[in-house]
Amino acid sequence: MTEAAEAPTRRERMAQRKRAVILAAALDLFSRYGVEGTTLEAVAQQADVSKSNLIYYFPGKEALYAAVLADVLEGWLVPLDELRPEADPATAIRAYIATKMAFSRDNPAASRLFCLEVMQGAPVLTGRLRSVLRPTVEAKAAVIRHWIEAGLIAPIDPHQLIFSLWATTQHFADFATQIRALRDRDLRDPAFYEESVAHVTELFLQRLRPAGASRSSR
Amino acid sequence: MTEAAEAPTRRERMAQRKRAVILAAALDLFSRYGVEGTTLEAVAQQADVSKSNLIYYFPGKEALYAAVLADVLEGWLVPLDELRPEADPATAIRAYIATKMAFSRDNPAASRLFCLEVMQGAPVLTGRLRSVLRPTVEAKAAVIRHWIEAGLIAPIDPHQLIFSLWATTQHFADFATQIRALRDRDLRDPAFYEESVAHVTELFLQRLRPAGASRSSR
DNA sequence: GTCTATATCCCGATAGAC
DNA sequence: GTCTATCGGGATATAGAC
Repeated sequence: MTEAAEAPTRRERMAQRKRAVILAAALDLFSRYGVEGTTLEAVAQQADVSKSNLIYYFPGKEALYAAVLADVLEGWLVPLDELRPEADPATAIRAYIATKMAFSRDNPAASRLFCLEVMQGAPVLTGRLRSVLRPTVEAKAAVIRHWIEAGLIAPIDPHQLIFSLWATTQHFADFATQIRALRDRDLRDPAFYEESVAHVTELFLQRLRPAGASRSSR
Repeated sequence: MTEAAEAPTRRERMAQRKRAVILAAALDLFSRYGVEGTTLEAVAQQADVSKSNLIYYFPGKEALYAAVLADVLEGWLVPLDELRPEADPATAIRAYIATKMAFSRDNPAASRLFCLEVMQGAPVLTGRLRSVLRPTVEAKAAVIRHWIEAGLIAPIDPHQLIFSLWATTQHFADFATQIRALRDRDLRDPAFYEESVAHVTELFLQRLRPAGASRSSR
């Protein structure tokens, strides 16, 4: 017989790969047209499966959306790892901005879908925002507070700092269309990418420089 | 006969008022559920008119959406007026941030709908972004360049500065749900509003302080 | 200008053969 | 696991009376 008890890895790997293809298609379309603006037919077509087959893998549109969002949030959290208490603050902030800007460049659809979900009241994600994002943010706020108390950076509201970092870096993904309309450029242009990273970095390092330090950031 | 050639102002004023009520309802619902996620029935109900009557005023959903967006963009442009060449840069930046933050507080739905439209590729607004927003931004970039050349502020990329200002101020409207999930506060809380304005202002004034100036911003 | 009734279409989901 | 066929619901938009 073809199916034994041991390890159907071959078939399972195929299934996992198919799931990934479907999730990628769904992310792309959801982020561009919204969840309600996207039909399962379109997702199926872009993922190169039949609509019924799509529904076999994800039992309904809501389930598909939830699965996509779970993936998105996971990747969205990664950059925060850069803010470690033992690191040099300036280096850590630089690394954080670089990582987040790279995320905006490489995963604009993920950034947009996250923005969409939050803007609409985070119907699916509210729970996780409170249960996983909130504790993470509190931990990072503590790191920032520690840096302030050690005199390594100027006094600042840690939460406000985090919000501003998010805002400035994600803007390049979420408002890419507007930036293109105004400047005909986006982060995929290496020169514009470098210029943008440098700008955001400078903005925050100037603000965080402790009282006694000299002006230039490099 | 009841209809004469002179001035049916009474009836016209009623009609204008009704249009405004419909537009307000549409803005609220579109911004919360997306355009595709909003039914004309729901708009009609919230505006307290019948669905057929709604369609009488706006011939189709697309037309309604376009009308709402036109209103939104108009209000969205106003704060930029604060950046006048003859003004003191620090005062002008302060005023700009204050105006934009007040807009985020008082018109969060407008901010979100604008964000939604842009994120989805600005299908309706691209033309206007290029034809009206772009020239306005160029004019304001020239003002900033003028300030730099006069030695009134530190050197900075004018467009990047504008993008960062937009990003940080609009974040409070577009990501209000996230901020509430993390901090249980929003801009309608006066203390949080003041704290947020102060934070954003400080962030930019530190960056823009010319080389010779002292550190404190007030 | 405002209403009721309805035409028309499309989408999500199911049933069931293979 | 994958397919075809189809049901059932719901939303936009129109027709036409008042």
